Amino acid sequence: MGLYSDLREKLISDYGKLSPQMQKAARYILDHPNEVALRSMRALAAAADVPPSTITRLMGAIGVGTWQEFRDHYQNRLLDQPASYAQRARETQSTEHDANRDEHLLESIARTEIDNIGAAFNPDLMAGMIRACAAIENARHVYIVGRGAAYPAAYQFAYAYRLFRDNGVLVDGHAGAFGDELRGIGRRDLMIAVAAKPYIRDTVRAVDFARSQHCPVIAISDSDVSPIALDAMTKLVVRDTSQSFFQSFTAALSVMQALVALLVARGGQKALQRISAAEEQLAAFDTYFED
Amino acid sequence: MGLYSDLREKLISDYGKLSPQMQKAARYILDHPNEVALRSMRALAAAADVPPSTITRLMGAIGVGTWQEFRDHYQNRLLDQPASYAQRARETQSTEHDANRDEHLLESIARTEIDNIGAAFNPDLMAGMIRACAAIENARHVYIVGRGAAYPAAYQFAYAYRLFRDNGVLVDGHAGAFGDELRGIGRRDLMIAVAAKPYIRDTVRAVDFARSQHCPVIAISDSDVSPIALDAMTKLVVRDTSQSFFQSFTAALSVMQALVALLVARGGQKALQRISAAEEQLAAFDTYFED
DNA sequence: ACTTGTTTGAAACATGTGTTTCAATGACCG
DNA sequence: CGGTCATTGAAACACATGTTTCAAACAAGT
Repeated sequence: MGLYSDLREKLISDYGKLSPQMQKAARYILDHPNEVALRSMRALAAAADVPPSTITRLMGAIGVGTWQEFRDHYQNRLLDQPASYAQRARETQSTEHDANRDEHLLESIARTEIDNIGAAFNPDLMAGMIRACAAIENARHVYIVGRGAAYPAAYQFAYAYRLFRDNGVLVDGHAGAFGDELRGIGRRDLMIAVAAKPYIRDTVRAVDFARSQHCPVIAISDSDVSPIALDAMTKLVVRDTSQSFFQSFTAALSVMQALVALLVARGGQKALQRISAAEEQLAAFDTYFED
Repeated sequence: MGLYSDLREKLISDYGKLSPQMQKAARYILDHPNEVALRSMRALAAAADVPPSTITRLMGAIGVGTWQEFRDHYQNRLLDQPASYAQRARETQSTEHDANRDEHLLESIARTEIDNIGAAFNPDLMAGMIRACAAIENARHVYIVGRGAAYPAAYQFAYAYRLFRDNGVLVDGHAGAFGDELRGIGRRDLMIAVAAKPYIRDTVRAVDFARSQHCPVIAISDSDVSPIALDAMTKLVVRDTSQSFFQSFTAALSVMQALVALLVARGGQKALQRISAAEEQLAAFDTYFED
C-alpha cells in the first residue's frame, strides 16, 4: 500500500507542473490503476491517446527511472502481499551486509511465516476446514498420517484430538511396520494426511491404500496436485514458503490446531467434559509438574 | 471466479494425463496463480524450470488456444477478487448462523496466530536465538526434549537438525524409559527443552537432570519463570495465546524452524553439503515418492 | 521576423515475448 | 533387436515492448 500510495500522491501533486500531454497520461493512470498493473505500456498509451514516448517522459518527470519500476508498484497492490514481502526481503538482503545478516534473516523469516499463516486462513480454506470438521464428526475412526517433516503437524492434531475423542489413530509405525494401524479401514472411516514436497512414500502409500478401501481423505498439503491431494475428498492447501532450505510447516500446524479448536467449539459441553476427564486421568498418572 | 475456476479445475482434472514436464508446469501454475496474471510466459517458464515451449504445449493440451487467452482469465480473477470477498461476506451473513460462527472463530484464530508469530520475532527473542545458535554450534551433543503438546516442536527441530549435524539426540523415550538418552550428558553438551503449561513432569525432570550435570539449557517456553526456563542459560519465551482450550504451539514451532534456518545459514557451504548428502541417503533408502 | 527554449510524435533501436519447427532422445511393443 | 511414437529442449521466427533519437511544431520574448 505504501509504495503505491507514494507514487499516486506524487502523480497528483505534480499534476499541475506537467505538460498537457503528460497530464493526459497522468490522468488516465490515476483513473485506471489496474490497467497499469496488467496491460503493456504501449497499450496504456493507446488507451490514454498519447504516444508511448509521453509515458516514458512522464516517468522521468515524476522521478521514476523506468516504466517497469512504476508498474511493479501497481502490481504489488494487486497481489495479496507475498510478492511484495518477498521483494522487500530481497531488497534488504541485497543492500545490507554481513553485519547483522542474522537479524535480517530472522526478520525475513518472520514476515514469511506471517504471510503463510495469513494465506492459510483465506475464505476458501476456511470453508474447507469447516467441511473437514463435519466429516471428522461423522467418521467411525479418524486416521492421522504424516511422516518426516510433516509428522509434527500430524502428531499435534492426534494428541489434541485424543483428549476429547477416542476414535483417533495416529499412523506412525513406531511399534512395528508402518501402516499396521490401517487394517480394517473402510468407507465409514476418515484419513487425515499431511505431506509436502518431497513426498514421503509411506504417506502416499497410506493415502492410496485408504482410497482403495473407499475411505475418504482430507489432505493437508502444499499443492492441489500433490500425490496425496489429487483425489482427496477435501484439500487444505497451505503455503510452506521458507527462507531456509526446509519448507515451513507452521501454517500446516496452525491449520491442524484450528481444526481442533473448531471441533471442540462445535462439540460444545460434551467435548469440554471429555477434555477435563482426560486431564484428570493424566493428572492421576502424575504426568504434570506442579509448583 | 467462474472463468478462472474452470481453467483451474481443468488443470487439476487433466493433471494425471499430462506428460511429466507439463505436470511440472501445471503444478507451478496451480501453486502460483498470481504469477500467471502478472509475469511473462517466459519468466513463468523459467520459474517453473521448463522450456517456454512446454507452456505453449500445455495450453494446447488443456484446450486453450493461446497463452494470452489463458492469462486473461487469471488477470480477471485478480480484478474480481475484492468483489468476491464482499460477496462471500454477504453470503455467509445471509445463510446459516452456524457456519458464520465457525468462520468468525477461524478468523479470530488467524489473527491470534499472526500475533503470536509477530511477538515471537521481537528483537529480544531474535537476539536470544542468535545466542542459542552460537551455543548449539559449540556443543558436543545437542539433546532435544519436548513431551506432549510440545513434542511436535521438539521433533521438528530434531528432524531438520539431524539432516546436517550428527550430534543431535531427540529425547523421546520411544525405545525404553524416557531419559535413557541422557546418560553421559555433561557440561560440554547442550539441552534444548520445549514446554508450556501444564508442564509435563518428564520434561522438567530432564531439564533438572541436565542442570545437575552442569549441562546448559536453552528453554523454549511460555514464561520467564516456567520450571524449565528459571535457570536456563538462554530463554526463548514465546506467546501461546489461543482461542481454544489448548495453547498454540505455532510460534514455538516457528522459532524452532528459524533456529534451523539460522544454523544452516551460519553453517555455510558445509551445512548445505551435508544436507544434500542426507537427502541422497534418504533417496537411496527409497524414502521419497517421485511422480 | 527571429531567436530561444520547450513540447510533441514518428521512427529507429535493442531487447523481450509467444509460437513453431526440428532434430534428438527415450519409452514401448512386436 | 528394430520400429514406432510420444516427449523434450534448442533454435528460429515474427511480432510486441520500452526507450531513445530527432526533427517538426509551437510559444514567448525581443
